[in-house]
Amino acid sequence: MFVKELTPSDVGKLNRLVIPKKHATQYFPQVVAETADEVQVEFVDREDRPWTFRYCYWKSSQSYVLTKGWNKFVKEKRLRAKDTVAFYRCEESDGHRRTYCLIDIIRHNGGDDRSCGSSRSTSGVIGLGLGFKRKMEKGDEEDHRSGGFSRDKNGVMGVALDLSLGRATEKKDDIGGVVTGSTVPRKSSETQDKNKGLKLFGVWIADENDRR
Amino acid sequence: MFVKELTPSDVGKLNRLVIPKKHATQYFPQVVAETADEVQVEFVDREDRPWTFRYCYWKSSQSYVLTKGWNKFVKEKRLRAKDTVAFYRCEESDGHRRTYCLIDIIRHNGGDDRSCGSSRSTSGVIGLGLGFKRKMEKGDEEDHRSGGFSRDKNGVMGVALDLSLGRATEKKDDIGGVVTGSTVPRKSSETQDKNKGLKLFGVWIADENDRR
DNA sequence: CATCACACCTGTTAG
DNA sequence: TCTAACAGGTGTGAT
Repeated sequence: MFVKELTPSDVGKLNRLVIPKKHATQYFPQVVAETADEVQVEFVDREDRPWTFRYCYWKSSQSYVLTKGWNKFVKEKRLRAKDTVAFYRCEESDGHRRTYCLIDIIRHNGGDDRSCGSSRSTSGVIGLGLGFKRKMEKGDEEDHRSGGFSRDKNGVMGVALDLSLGRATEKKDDIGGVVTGSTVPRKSSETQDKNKGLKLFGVWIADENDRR
Repeated sequence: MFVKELTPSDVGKLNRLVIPKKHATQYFPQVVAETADEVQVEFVDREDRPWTFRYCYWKSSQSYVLTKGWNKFVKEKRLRAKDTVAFYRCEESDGHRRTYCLIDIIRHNGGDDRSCGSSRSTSGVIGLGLGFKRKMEKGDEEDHRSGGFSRDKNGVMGVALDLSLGRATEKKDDIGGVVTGSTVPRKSSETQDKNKGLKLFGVWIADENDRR
């Protein structure tokens, strides 16, 4: 769906993530003080851990925000400003058209980008989603019914693979589209090397802040 | 019943008084999201002025609070943090067993305890309730039916005298029990001087903050 | 449009 | 140690 580079406020004491209006209205459930005050959105992360957030519209600031649950996510993932969160919507490819939502993080280099050193200009961090492994064996804790999201996008997606591309620090931060799992239109690695600082999930995330 | 030393939040902009769970469950009406959301408790102060508070349980914070009406009480009594509120339940001694509830305040010294100067160590403020004068002559505004309070305690009490002892800053903040009016088990003054900073209502409350 | 009042929420901390 | 209680916050609706 989209990514957002986190601001200091997003990871600070405000306990909320501002969803850019453009993406909120496009991808998130409709909430403008209607249909009660309870809109919960559900995601799973790359480790299949469920994350539930309260999503609401603050008309005082005229902004769409993720509130309850967001702070725990920040803490547990040890997110800091300049890190990026990515929101994906994925569909099962077994004909049931069940949709689930993924949330992932792209950590920002702590100042310089030695670790990925292709070209200069660290701006334009590109996150390439890869390797979400949605486990389906266990009881699938209480049926994520697409997390309440709309389905105007036609992204169909495999169970075990999520491939998408997003640019964080520019206007075009929409993730290009979710592709089917079994038919991969682009090779997952080595082909996207357009010298723009491409990073693969599962590779560079094993930094000093990530204990796993 | 009990006393509570007010926190900055209790007298601040939150407009609520947190009732410690222990005392709420013991003395206050049962409110756990049942019987609607409207539980009113009624008190009179030492001047026989009626005070009505909304009492409710916030399940989000799992705390019992006095909300509506509390702010006015704080304002009019000019309460500040470290002041203490005392809640009493009293019964008429005319055989009718009618119960009414009293709320009183114990003002904290503004930093040092010059005004009471017995020993050092201002901690352990002792409040000795004395001299509530419940006027019964006038129509007794609309029959306080014990304010909706339970009666598991056996405090029987005279109309004109309330004698009780409570320690504010220690664990034992329950007021020891309401005693009958005509039989005073302890002398009201001069006998409790165990060098612990004992303060009598009606004596030290006439400090610089009390205009009356 | 301010301020108040209320019902949520969370980090801290004491037991 | 871990949990529950609560002190200190928030946004929202009412006024």
